[in-house]
Amino acid sequence: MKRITIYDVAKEADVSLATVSRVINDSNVVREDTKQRVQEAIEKLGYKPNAIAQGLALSKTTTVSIVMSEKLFAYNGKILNGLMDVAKIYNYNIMFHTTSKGISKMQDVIESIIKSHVDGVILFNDNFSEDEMEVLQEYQIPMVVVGSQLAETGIDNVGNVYVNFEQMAYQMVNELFEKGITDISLVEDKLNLSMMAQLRSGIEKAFAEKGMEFKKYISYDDTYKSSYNFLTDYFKSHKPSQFVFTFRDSQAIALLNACQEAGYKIPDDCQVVCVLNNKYLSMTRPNISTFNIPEYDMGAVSMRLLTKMLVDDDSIKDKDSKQIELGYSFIPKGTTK
Amino acid sequence: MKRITIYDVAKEADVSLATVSRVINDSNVVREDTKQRVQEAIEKLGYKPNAIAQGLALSKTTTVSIVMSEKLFAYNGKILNGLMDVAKIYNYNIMFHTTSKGISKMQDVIESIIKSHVDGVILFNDNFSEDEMEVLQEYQIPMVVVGSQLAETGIDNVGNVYVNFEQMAYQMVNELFEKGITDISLVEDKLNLSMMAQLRSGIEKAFAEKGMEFKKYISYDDTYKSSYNFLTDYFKSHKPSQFVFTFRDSQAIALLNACQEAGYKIPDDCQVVCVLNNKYLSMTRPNISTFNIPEYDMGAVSMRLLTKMLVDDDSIKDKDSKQIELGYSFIPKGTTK
DNA sequence: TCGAATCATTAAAGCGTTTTCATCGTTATG
DNA sequence: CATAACGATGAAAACGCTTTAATGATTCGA
Repeated sequence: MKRITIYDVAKEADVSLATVSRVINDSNVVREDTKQRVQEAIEKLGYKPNAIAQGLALSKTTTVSIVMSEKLFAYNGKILNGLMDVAKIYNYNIMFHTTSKGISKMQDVIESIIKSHVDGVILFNDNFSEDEMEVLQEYQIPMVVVGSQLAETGIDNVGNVYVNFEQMAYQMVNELFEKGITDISLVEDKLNLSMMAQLRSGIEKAFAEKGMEFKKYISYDDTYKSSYNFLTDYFKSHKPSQFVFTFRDSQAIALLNACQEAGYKIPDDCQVVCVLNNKYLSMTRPNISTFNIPEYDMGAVSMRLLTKMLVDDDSIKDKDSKQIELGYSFIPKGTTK
Repeated sequence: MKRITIYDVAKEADVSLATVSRVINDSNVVREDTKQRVQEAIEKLGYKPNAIAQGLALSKTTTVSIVMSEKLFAYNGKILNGLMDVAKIYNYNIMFHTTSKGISKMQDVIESIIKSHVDGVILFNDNFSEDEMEVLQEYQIPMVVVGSQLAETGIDNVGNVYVNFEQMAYQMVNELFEKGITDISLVEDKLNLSMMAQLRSGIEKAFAEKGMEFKKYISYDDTYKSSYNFLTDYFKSHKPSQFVFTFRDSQAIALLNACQEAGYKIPDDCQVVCVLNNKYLSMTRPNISTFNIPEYDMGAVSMRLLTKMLVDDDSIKDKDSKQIELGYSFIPKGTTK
């Protein structure tokens, strides 16, 4: 089946292809009756503009790339929902790239982004190094980084939508200090390094202000099973901290299970909080305390910001207006008191 | 910054653009020394072919669409991993479409697929109706449906990669019969209707063969919370079934929690199995019995099949070779005996 | 009634590739 | 040595669209 082109429509409606193009693009210079005729032809033939040809003619593709680490897929679902919903509203298509240690080097992803001439890019935290982002900058591709706050860099014109994890940790630690709790631990998460860095920095800051040093940075393998095994072993010879920060659900649950099975009471012997919220935290006994992080909004705001950058919206001309901090709130449940 | 085109390279290397094109596409008709010269020019200028222009010239885009329901993100992560890995191997880009009741009608997704001239489409089960698939067929777009087995349809030339859920249920129910268990329930999952249908059909078949009728098809709202609330209430006046099939983790965990809190012992008073496996099933006490479904492989095999369809590979000329059934196995854990 | 001004439409160039066909320079052949 | 055959390269058309500049048709005022 030959695909219907603009020529076919032009012939059918007995006008030139320029006129058809104007009708498609809703130009108002075309007379009402010819517009009618053209639209009927389009309808009759079932014509659908070829986005590739449009892309070539306009040098824009109404497509944006999303770059996400393969491992984080399960955790970023809501952010992605937000991104996709807003992308739909503004009629952008999505090119989806995943990064993973094994198969794809970053270089390939960047290469593919450049080749496919997408209009913009949404990056999840920890995907690209500063160098790699600079490459995209050279090609003038607007970028938004979603997740945690970017360090100050020479790179300009990058949007950033984030939650202030440093403040989150700082504030919570200070509240703990007021309750007389100083035996605090932080469980490392290798998947979210930059977010971790901010949490840690917040904790350290609070400790430093009290003239103490924070040292309980716990690190073990990244899966539930190995975390659980490690902790089960650990609690044979150690007592849990009074308060533990974890990042992801599986770390919190591993701690909960290992701790309880070692005979410790939660939250009496050990309080636990899990930074990233999801439904599984309500399925444990007790339910795990967490933070309400506006994940969907992070996605939606990021995409909206990008669409603004793509049309050079005045409201985001200066650097600050491209840095958007979103709020969070603590959700106390059964693992804290 | 003006983007480097094939003309710039041609000028730099002092050849025609035809020659440059030949070098890019690894044609072997070009002399070794000119090839060298061209490659140096490419390197020097940092030339990257414009995939859009290539798409137009070749009428192919090396891009395939993936269509997934927004709600199923969290559950299809591994399938997606498989898809992406294989796509990378064969150098295909991914256009990502999500379907959701609210914002996007299927019609828009289909429209966008047609407009963007992707080479092929991967559909997750339950995304498109037969009618909608037929539209894509008209445009000769190769399709693979991943998930459960497609009903026999008039639609030809559609790949299908699936697990035989009907057999899975049928077999398990027969084993239960042998142990004398006939009080069996199935919890509905509104997100995976076609898979559910197959499970149900398997159970019904087993019952029918024993001259019984299967009636315990339990349906309640879809979130963990509402499931849990419903069941908690339910168990105030009812006993649990001897054996319950659930589909997703949250349903199984809701049952587990509600059942145990109502004073019933698992697996003694009620056995539970959850069809879709994931790590959360190992975080409960007891761990939840499940099936090993090769999710990653389902993705990888689907994409591989599609790549074969895209090059008209001989090995998949007939309809049967495009129907690929993957195996599964039962993983007994603490909720069955 | 004529020319100017306005409005609608078309012709054609351009977007960056690939590819067919023609051309030109070499080498092999009788 | 003349010519056929071949190998490497270039010119130009094609892919399907947008848009500028030119043209044609219409209206209006004097």
